[in-house]
Amino acid sequence: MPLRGAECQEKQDSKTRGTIHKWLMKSEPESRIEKGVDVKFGIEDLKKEPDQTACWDGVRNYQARNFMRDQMKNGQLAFFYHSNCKNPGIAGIVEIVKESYVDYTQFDKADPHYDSGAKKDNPKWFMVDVKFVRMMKRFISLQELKTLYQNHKSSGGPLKSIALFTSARLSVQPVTEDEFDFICSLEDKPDGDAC
DNA sequence: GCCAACGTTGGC
DNA sequence: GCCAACGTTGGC
Repeated sequence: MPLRGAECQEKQDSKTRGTIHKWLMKSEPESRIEKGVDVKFGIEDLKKEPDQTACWDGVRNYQARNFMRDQMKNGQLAFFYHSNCKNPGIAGIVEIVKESYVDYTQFDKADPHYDSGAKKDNPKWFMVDVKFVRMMKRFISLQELKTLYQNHKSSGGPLKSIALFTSARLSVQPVTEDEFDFICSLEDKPDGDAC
């Protein structure tokens, strides 16, 4: 059945506006002490939070902040990526459940991400809330994604310009619909099969 | 623990 | 506004 008017229009609009609907957000699942505080926060930690929801605080990069502040909307999905750990890769999927608001940790001297340059009447940093949706059916490792990325660069496949490698240091990054769908399709294949 | 890549800072 | 020095990220 064809899409009804409103649904169809919505899809058209989002395409022509170039709105980003999907994201990848990095977090560290292994303990690491930064200014005396353990910054560990893996997907298992998110699952243990009340309502399986947590604020995404501590982002201190302007590009990443701008994505969160200006483009993240309730209901959008993001890959939860495990970084700076023994086995980096995509662990699961989360949903944006609260849009941009002030990241209070910028004013907290005890917080590892305290920013002495941030003023209460003119905050610099913002965060969103994310809620656990599901684990990936299988962990999608960085190694697998990298092999695919390299293949797709020559073949023109869906991961040919994925930000995970073209903007490797961005901790909050956009994911295209094609990239998102392709990565989800990997879940049903044995590890390495798609390479 | 190393270090390449890259973002930020600050002198000029 | 350039760019060298410095700091951080994050894979390996």
